[in-house]
Amino acid sequence: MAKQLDYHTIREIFRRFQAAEPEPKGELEHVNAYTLLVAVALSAQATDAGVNKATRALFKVADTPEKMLALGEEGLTEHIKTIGLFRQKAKNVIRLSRILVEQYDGEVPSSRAALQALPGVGRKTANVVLNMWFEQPAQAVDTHIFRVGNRTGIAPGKDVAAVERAIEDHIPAEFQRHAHHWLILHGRYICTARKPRCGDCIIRDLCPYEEKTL
DNA sequence: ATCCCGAGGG
DNA sequence: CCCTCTGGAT
Repeated sequence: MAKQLDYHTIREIFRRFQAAEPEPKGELEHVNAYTLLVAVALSAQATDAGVNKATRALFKVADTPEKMLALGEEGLTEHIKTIGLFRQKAKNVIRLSRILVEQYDGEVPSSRAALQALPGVGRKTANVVLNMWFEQPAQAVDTHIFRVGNRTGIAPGKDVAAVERAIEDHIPAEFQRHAHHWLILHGRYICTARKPRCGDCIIRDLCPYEEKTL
């Protein structure tokens, strides 16, 4: 866990991220709030690419909670068999869809409490939906952000909650909105878990991480 | 702390 | 082979 970087260094880092990618976007495919929620729930411990491959066909059949219930747990399971943890996820998505229909008129609720009360939806998933769909200043900390935050010192912390706080406390307000995707994309393509591509990193000179292989 | 759990990469 | 992937519930 690196030491917390100072304000000026962090500002410079995000200026570079912004210059390289002015409008960073997530890579999870979705067509509405419901499909975003489902896609994020399915993405736990799975790659976006793998989730997209399954949801491309799934969302043609079921892009609303009503249609998902019509498809049923068996049908849903067939669509997401290629995704890890598929049995639990299928069960959760069906139960969650039932709650949306029965309690929210088929809509996706916009409060963190309501989102997190849904089965299979924890703080991280709720934060992604709040940030991406409802445009609220919520910082979801996933495996990439946890790793990048700690390696670089942008947002170090011993657990997810500490990293989330560090992001809110140390990333300048002007960069908060897109910080989530900048950090994720950086973690996915450059600051990878096993063999980081420090040679291609645009913030290498500002990073304390020592394993500068390749 | 442990379980869930398939695909892809190295 | 082993590790990692936008975690959540128990």
